[in-house]
Amino acid sequence: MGDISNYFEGVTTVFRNKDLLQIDHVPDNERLIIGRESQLNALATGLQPAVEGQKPNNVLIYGKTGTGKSLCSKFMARQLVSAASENDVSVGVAYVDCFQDSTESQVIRSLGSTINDQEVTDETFPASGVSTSECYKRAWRVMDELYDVVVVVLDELDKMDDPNSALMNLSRAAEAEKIQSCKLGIIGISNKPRFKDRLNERARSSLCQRDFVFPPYDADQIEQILEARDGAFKDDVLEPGVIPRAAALAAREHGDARKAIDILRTAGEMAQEEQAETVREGHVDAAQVQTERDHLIEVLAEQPPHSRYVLKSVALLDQRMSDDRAVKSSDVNQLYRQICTEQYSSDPLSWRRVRDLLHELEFLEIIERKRKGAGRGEGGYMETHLLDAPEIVIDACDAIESDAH
DNA sequence: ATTCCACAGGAACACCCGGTCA
DNA sequence: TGACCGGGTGTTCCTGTGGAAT
Repeated sequence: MGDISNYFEGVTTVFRNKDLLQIDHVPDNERLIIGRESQLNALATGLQPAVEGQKPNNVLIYGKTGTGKSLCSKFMARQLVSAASENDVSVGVAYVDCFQDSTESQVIRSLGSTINDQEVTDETFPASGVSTSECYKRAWRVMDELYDVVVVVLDELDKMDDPNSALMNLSRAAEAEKIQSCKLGIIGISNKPRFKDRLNERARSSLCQRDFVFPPYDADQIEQILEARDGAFKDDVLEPGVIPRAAALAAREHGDARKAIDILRTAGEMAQEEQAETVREGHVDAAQVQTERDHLIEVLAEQPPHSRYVLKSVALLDQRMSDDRAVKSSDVNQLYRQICTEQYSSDPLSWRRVRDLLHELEFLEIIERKRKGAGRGEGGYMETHLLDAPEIVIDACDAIESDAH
């Protein structure tokens, strides 16, 4: 390790084109999208009018994480832009991740700034300082000025605080004469099939003109997906069992192709790090643990410190509980208060706030909760379960804490 | 079917920060 | 500059509720 050149010699042992394994990589050839022919056709039918400059249908897509919803939407939006440009129709696509931009205000600002061209329109979409309604007006002006058709992709729509208002404003833009010449189409993407229930009648009827489901991939399809991207690696670097192993691990959950790709990429990185000639099955298993940990760290790093203390309390309790006994949130609070003073020498937050943090951790899909009633005179409580192994959770919490200091 | 309780979670508010715009 | 604006953290006060025991 003393020799600087060693750092770079290692870089090319395993990978040829690692970009193919980035999760947001959108293939440019539809043959590389596995098992989604009917979904692609359905999307294309919905968007078809936009090619002629007409208003595309609004579409709602359901499907669990890693079933190709975003990939297919991005791919089809890209096809649409090029097909329309042959007819001299200018199509703008705005992809908004509602997990990151979870309020109506953030969504409209994000949407505005992606379709905007400030040099032409002289509009800006600052994160604060301007009211939401002013941002809508600016967005309408940008649309009319720059595009014949705009397609808004609202990914992770179920993660929005209040999807109704934004959906109403967007879907009714034309009827309310907010936009004159430009046509606006919405592609909504949701992880939860029950999402429709949260919508009011107007939002539902306008968004759900067409809706369809992306089913989970089976292990065979995930294998094909990984094989379709094996150009990321040099020839003969992947040992025979590697792709099936990664596919099996991902399929065990619920057919999450994103996870499979993550695992495969990480396995490659680990092989490379130890200067191995090939990627072995052992790398895949280690990569699975690593990706779980990385994901936790990434999510938790953005949470307030006390959220991590609360989570660590959950993990510690989960660890010391005998298998079938569930963790109660009041127990979590007790341990949390103890940890705060003993380990972090910081004042514990109110019980109410702790419940909010638990709610947030549930939203982030780190824990799962279920409400229970304990019986007459015993009150009700909330059962909390970790979604990952407690050791990994504790490790991730500690890693962030020691990283910060 | 009713009763009971501790806990769940909604509402309102206070405070701070970083930003815009006339 | 000072009036707005959105958003995050955190509090207090309060009403809603699951389900075993009655």
